[in-house]
Amino acid sequence: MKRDYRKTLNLPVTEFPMQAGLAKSEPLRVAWWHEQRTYERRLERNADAQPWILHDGPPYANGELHMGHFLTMVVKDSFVKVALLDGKWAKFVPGWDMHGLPIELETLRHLGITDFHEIDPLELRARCKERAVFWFERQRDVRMRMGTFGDYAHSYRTIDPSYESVIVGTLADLAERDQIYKGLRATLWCLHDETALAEAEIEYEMRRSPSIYVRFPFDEKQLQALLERVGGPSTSLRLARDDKEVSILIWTTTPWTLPGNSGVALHRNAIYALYDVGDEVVLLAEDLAAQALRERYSGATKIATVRGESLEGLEVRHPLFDRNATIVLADYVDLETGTGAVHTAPGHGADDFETGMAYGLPVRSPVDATGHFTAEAGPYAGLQIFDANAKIVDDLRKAGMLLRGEEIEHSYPHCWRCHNPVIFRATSQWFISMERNDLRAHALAAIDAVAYTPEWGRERQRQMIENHPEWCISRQRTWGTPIPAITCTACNASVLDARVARAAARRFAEAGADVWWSDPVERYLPEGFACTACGGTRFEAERDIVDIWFESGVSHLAVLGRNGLPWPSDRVVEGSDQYRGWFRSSLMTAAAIRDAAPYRHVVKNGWVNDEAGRPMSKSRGTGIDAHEAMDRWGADVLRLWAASVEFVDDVRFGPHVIEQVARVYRNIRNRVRFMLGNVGDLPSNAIVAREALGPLDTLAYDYATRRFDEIAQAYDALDLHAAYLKIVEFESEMSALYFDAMKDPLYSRAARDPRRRAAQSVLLYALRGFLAAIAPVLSFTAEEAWQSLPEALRGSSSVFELSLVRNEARDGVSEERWRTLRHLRAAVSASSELRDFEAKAQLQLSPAHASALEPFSAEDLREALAVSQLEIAISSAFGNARMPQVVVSPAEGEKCARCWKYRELGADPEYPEICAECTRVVRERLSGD
RNA sequence: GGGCCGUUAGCUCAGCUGGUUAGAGCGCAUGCUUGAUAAGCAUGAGGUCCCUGGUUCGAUCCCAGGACGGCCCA
Repeated sequence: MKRDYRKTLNLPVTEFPMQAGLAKSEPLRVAWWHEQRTYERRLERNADAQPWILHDGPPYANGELHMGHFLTMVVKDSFVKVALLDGKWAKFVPGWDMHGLPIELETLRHLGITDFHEIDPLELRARCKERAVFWFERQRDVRMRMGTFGDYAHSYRTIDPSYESVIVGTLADLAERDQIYKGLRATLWCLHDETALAEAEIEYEMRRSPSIYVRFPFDEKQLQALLERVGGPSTSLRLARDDKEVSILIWTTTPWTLPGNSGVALHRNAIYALYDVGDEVVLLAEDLAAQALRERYSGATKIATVRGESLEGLEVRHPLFDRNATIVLADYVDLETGTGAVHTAPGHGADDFETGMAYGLPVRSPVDATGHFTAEAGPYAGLQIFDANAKIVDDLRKAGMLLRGEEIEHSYPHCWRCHNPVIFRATSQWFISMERNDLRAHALAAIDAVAYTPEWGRERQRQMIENHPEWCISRQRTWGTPIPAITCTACNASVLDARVARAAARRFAEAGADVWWSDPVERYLPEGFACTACGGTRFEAERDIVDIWFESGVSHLAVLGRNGLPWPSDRVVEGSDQYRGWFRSSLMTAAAIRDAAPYRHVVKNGWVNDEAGRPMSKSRGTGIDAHEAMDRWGADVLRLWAASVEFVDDVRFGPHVIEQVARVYRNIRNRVRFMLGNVGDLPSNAIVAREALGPLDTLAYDYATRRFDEIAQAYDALDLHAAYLKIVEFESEMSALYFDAMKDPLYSRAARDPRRRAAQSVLLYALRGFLAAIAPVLSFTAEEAWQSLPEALRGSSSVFELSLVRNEARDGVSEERWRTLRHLRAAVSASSELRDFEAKAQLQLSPAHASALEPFSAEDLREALAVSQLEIAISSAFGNARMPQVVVSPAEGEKCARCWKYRELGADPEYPEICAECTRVVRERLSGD
């Protein structure tokens, strides 16, 4: 009669399921963390430790969170949790950017309103707020669904009264330092709607425009200056002898902008040439001369060449007006079309404006809101600008300044609402000066103290600061924080006074910024306030709002340095677009007000592209929102993905990539399950300390410690991917060697057998250390596993009460032994058809091998290799191989029906099919129960 | 068009300061196991290290140019 000995074994038992069902279980875990106050409790426990602050750059609250958000948010969360597990007071305050044009436009679209002037500002603001709050709540919920920890009860939001107060208070600080001024700026303007437009509000359409080549002549004096730069006696002789008109040639498709001209831009490195074309001399880019001069090129004589940079600062005459234009340099000068000399009207182009600012050129914009020339345009006053094109071309021809006039069909910006062509028009705006108080220099100095990941980020940031134009912070819109500026009704002077701004900051803190639209302006004026220009005492509140980059750029002032949070933050983590965005705006406000960087370490994460490496796109079917991805794969699989890729670089995301990570996830999960299943019956008072373990268990213990330490070190280096590799290495190595070898002692020995208790103790140690190590990334799974451990073995309610295992010793000897055993295990499997306990192994050791394996007894090695018998032969004849050799032969004895090892059977007539050891265990079991 | 970055097995990635039979996990193929079982163990096949030149005794690693891709700007 065959007995079923399976029931007499200690097989793994655990509630922790093999199938994760993450999409269902994770939301419950989020609720549980919330109820348990898991994050808050760990913070309280760490309260006396040093604060460690990762400051959140606020996502923009419109639309669903996408995988780029997911990556950034999970990377941040992992860092916060690492700090938390290391015992630091890692308070994370999530934030949201909630003002701004995109929300305003979406709201207007929803309301079916085309002109925002048609709606009362307070009404529009109320609608915008509803919309922003809707997306805030949605994003917050999805962010919590990711398993992120943070003080969500005190999230910061740029629309909160306290935050608005900080924005305005910061304006007061800047006004006090004389950092802010009002000046002209070129903005996109729709003539039909009579409004400024944002970049997002234009569409490119084809349009027919004039295409004209225009002379900007050098007068006598200007010619002398030119010849000094071009140099060479032959040049001057040639020009003097011929006494021909010399001019620089420009090309434009917008003749109407010529009245606004202030300069001619050249490219620094381009070669420009003077050509004698018979009756005149023209200056233009050498590479473009043939196509610009056409038939006149063949007869032209090249007199001299010069690099663009040599001509910087020279002047030429305006072709129509009695004034000069300055020769400047600009990077954007196109060397494919035109003449390489670009007519520059700072009032009529974004580039032109920046160039104009850089060179201090006059900003002329003699065009009113409806697109008619003003008196400043002289003879063209009153004409509609596009109608004036023909007259201007005609005047150029009459003045002999037109080289050639044609028409072209080209792509031109149009208003997305009325589809009329738009123009650039200079309007009055508020600026933060980069030069006053040496702000640019201070900002550059501040980043020297900042660490960057990757390293080249500092250089990138430096360039962004160096190229930072004057920062235009005003917008003529409604959904934002007002700039508390006022206009004198007597002389029209515009004033941003620190005292007024402070009054606004106080008022907004209580009532929110809406009151700026409803309060009488007198409420904000200090006693006896009078216009510094004219002494007037009557004022009107201005209606400009502040750039949202400024709003998010003061988050460090709104969040840090209060409520126990230190200033500056220890780390910020954002996508690479933020070098120009939030990294920069935060730095600028901090440099202006604190003369220091607002962060110690800037970490950039890459872009999330699709599996082909192209940007994700809904229309291509590769776009997927974070919540959809979590419903499909679970947050933990996606969190593991975030660690499996090199998040600093651009990464790829898609079903195939995730399926691969999901398989790794299942491996990890099953190995955790194996550990859980085998430690369930271990009483806490039977846990064996490391010092009392045998050599094989000690090896596994130390091996685990090493891997845990490496994982912790990878986290220290912000290298989630390295941590991922070590996590995978640990679980797969432990499984292949230790788990596999321990199955026999764990299953077949008596439950209380010291050998089994020792193995269980190692598994418990490995499990605890492993769960702590993976918790920053696989937060849900780590917590789920922790909850599956018997209470007595936990000692804490949450996995986030644990500490990362670190080991300062970092001894290398056990590592070598591990490799040797792995090699032997593989050799046994490979060398014969005999499997596991069917085999008897003979180890052939050189004396060196033997001493390397010295701590192990033959029984230890038999156990490690999972064979039925093991013999050891030591001889210097085996010395050549790097690894010891193994010879496998059939095991002696018969297969024990219980433990499957080959043993002498039949000693006990009652249990003829099982070995003596098993007989003892079974008898003991029967008498015990 | 400019600035910055990237390009190693089907996929995700290691390869420290130039010299290794260029590695791992996943996938794939094959075998074993069926007492971790929608699991576990083992073996194996996969690579002109993007291309072209240069430096060097020697380059995946350094330099130059190019191709492809990304971000930001135009």
